[in-house]
Amino acid sequence: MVPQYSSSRENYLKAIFHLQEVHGTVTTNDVASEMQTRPASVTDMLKKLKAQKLLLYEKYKGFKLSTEGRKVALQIIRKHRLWEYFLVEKLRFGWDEVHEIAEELEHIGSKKLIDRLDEFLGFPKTDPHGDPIPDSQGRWTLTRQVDLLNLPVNQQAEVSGIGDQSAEILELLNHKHIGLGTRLEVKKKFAFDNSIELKIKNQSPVTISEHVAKNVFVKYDDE
Amino acid sequence: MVPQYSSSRENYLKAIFHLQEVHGTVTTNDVASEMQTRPASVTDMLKKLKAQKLLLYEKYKGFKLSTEGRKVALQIIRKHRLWEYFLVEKLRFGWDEVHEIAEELEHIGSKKLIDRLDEFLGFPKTDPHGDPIPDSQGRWTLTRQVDLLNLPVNQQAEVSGIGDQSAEILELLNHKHIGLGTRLEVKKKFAFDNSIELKIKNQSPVTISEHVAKNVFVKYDDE
DNA sequence: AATAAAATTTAGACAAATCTAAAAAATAAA
DNA sequence: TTTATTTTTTAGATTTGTCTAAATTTTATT
Repeated sequence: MVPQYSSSRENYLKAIFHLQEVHGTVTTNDVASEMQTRPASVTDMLKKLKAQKLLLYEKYKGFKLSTEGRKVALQIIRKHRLWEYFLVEKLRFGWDEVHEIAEELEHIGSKKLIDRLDEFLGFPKTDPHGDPIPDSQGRWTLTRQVDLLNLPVNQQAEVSGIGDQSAEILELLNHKHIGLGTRLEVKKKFAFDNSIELKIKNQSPVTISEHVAKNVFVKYDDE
Repeated sequence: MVPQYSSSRENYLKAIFHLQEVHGTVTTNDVASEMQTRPASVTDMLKKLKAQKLLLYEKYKGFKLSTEGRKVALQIIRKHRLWEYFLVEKLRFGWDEVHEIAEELEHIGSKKLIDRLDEFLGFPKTDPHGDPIPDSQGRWTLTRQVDLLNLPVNQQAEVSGIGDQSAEILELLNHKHIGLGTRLEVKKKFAFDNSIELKIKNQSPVTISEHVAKNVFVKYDDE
């Protein structure tokens, strides 16, 4: 039997993992604000996670996930993102509605369930927000997939999909030499109309509208 | 916002509903043994459910679900059975493996989720064990669907589906005048080889093997 | 009807997760 | 390097759900 942790503990592991990734370092206050709780409650939980060897922690000296803690956190993230994918792709939810529901679903225990779900969904690499989905070993591809509106400026990326399949958009993209596999980066984003200026190697810059940008998906390596 | 009840409370409501249906009446001890807990714990919970107006309860005098309690119980059952159906039909789980996982999934809150799931599954009327699935209003069809091995003796039923779609089984059934819509009842079950003797109106009795019986699904009205 | 047996409830305790208020330690500022 | 400020931790409560052991009520049996 695989060890089971409470939903609350899992949520702490996930939050700590996330802060670790983003800031490199984590503090009691960070965790408290991320989890909408009090620092005192965080300290209480840190002690419990340490007792379970999920966390390396010396009081007043900071803390970080143990190897085991990291592994657990990745499994929670895997479950969260697979369920989000399911909700969007199979149950027709919007990107914005799925987070809360996935927060609940991610705590369902069965490993077999999640591996079967993964298979049922066709082993997706990224969730509906473009965040990578760890595989059943907790490894993940560093590739992120997003639409052009969400591609960070100056980030090299490769076109991996077109949302709208109409002949019109394909003609437009073709004319601007943008197709599957094209490598490009965003040079400028104009707040006025959300239009975007792109640079493709050996070409002069091109501008595309928000409407087009929304329908061009690209992938790029995270970090 | 829809009221939320804890998983534990929901489990009590479900157990009480179930015992009410089966025995007409429920006792503290019944609930304790159904839930694998102690009578004292049941009493504690009865008081909490009463305070929430989910239960009509006078101490030492017995108890039953209120209209609201019944409604909540039916929604839990709906969720449980829809998830079971999903696990079997979409994720290829066996009938026997799904109960435990569904016990967890049934406590996920979102009503929208469950209604979308229902739609995704094509509004199934019964779960993989043949038990009826309440609709989103908590109503259910009294029709149960089971294979012939599980049809009670002397219970009139109607053939509603064939599991194995091979030409061989269809030929055999055709020869015995059994097809979709045929009304029949089981007259005898032979423990020796699990073969079954059937009676179809205006025909002499016919016998079918366990293998065939397993692949013939029938529906009948419960109660 | 009195007593024995069974069912149910109460009293008091405990674990998990949280909180507030106060104390202790680390960091920043004078 | 003192003092002030911020961060973190402890102490002690609270809530939910559970438990054991003992008391109470109901039901069954002589």
